[in-house]
Amino acid sequence: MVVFAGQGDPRRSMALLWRAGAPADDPRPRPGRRPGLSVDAIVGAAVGIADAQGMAALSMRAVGERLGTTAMALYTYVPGKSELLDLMYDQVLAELAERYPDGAGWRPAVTAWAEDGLACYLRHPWVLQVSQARPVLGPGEYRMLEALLGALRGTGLSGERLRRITGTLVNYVRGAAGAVAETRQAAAATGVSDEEWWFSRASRLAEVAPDFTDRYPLLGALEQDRAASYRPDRPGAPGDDVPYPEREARATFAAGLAVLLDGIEAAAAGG
Amino acid sequence: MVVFAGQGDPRRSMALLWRAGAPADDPRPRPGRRPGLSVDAIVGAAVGIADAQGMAALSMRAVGERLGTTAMALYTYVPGKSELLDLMYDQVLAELAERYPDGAGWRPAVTAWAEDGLACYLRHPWVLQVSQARPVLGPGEYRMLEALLGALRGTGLSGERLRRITGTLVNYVRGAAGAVAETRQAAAATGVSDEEWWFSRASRLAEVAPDFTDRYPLLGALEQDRAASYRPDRPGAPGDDVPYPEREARATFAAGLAVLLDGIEAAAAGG
DNA sequence: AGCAATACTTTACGCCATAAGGAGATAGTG
DNA sequence: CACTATCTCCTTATGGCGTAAAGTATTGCT
Repeated sequence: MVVFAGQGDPRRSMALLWRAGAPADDPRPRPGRRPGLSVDAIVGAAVGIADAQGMAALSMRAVGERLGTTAMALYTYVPGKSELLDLMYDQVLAELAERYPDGAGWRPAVTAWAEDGLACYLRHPWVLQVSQARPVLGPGEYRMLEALLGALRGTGLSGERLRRITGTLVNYVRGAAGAVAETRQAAAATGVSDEEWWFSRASRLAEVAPDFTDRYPLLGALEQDRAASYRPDRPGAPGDDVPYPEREARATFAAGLAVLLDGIEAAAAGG
Repeated sequence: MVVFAGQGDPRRSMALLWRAGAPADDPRPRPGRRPGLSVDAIVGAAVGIADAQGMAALSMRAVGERLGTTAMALYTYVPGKSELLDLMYDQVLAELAERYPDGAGWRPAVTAWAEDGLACYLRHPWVLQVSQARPVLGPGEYRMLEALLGALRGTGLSGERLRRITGTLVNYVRGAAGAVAETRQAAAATGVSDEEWWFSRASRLAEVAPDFTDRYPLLGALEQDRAASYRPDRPGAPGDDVPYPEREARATFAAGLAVLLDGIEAAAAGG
């Protein structure tokens, strides 16, 4: 099943994201029943559901239930589900560090930023679906960008070049996170371990497309090489707790990042 | 609104993707009413709806209606909506070229591959939501990968290094496409032109977060630089028909791709 | 003609987001 | 105290969704 985002009034949505005009700004006692919930509590409950049971299980009813109320009670705090998704996205990004010290140079700092971003996306894979649906422009997102700019300061880049490179890094981390998340989703969907699913892939393809290696010779060769290089029980190698397909995706992430950083280094040096 | 994919029996889904066991494989006359539809017709109608009205408008009822039948008629050809989404995704990727001639070198070939991929994602932006939800493993996806491997042949890379680099390029194009798609979505959601939306962003933020430049000094400086470099009516520059925010996102795509290709070139030369 | 297989329709169920309106709580004001 | 405005939260209802179940119509084989 697939979820996609409609959209509400962007003005209202932005005010919520930045918690502007919240009652806490003016805490004089006001008439009416005291609020039993809060935006933060709702967003927290929603993130909890999405993390634990996936986006498909996230309904206004479910969020209400988790908070001991009904779905309609949420509408006092949040205009609709679409805005709630924006808030969830932005709250998750706020988990990331505010700055990455570049005492050891910008390269480790940027690498740490990218790895934290990947880990965050993987803790909350549903985020990839929200963010690619439309821009959110909340404080969490800007915080993440600011942290990246801080890490990149050592490069001496500025202006257009810096803009392009930050954008590229953001794009790359998101794309790579999608690839890693897919390796998990595949297994989760079938109830089979990641590793089993991955290795049954080849036989599935052989059943259904017996001419695979004829149609895709280069891919076939590459796959053969991959299978040959697989060492299931390398003893105590770092990351052995991670199942193989994800280990592969993570290695790709790291390799691609290194290539990008090489390119950035050249750009920084070349003026 | 957000759409997300649940999942069906992967075996059935793969068979459909590869059109294995289709009645066309054994065209002997069989009892029963003649089929009035086909998988291809259904997928085509569904892609048409998603392209024109977005993922939110894609319902089994809508697809049936477009084909002059009911929603339930589709279930003869397709097990459910989830599998239909997989088929849509794979059909869209099949639009891409099968090979990219590298007569002028591998670099233009890979660049053409990446640009075609970006364009394809932008013709069908809903694809990004499907693909990041879970792996599909259809012929279209493999065809795209095979084309990339063909374009990369001139690098002389092989084995693990080649695997990592193809993965990185795929990740990058997908991530960048998400960023470009967002610039469009933002405008579409509000009914305002891309350009207007983009330039109202700053004032929106100022309303809602007056302390923006204090909280995000580096970002604020970068944004100021961007605004200063904006020349709305450069005469006849290539791509002037594209609205500004998208032009910016495309420029980021091109710059990031160039950095990646530099890195690949170094890897190819370095052995 | 009868049978079995296939395509398609109708109906119905249980979800979903959310509009509308009402009930209960809380404050300020006489 | 009552009165009223305001706010929270509930109940109910609407129109959509995916799809299960069961029925009908069409076709070819015997």
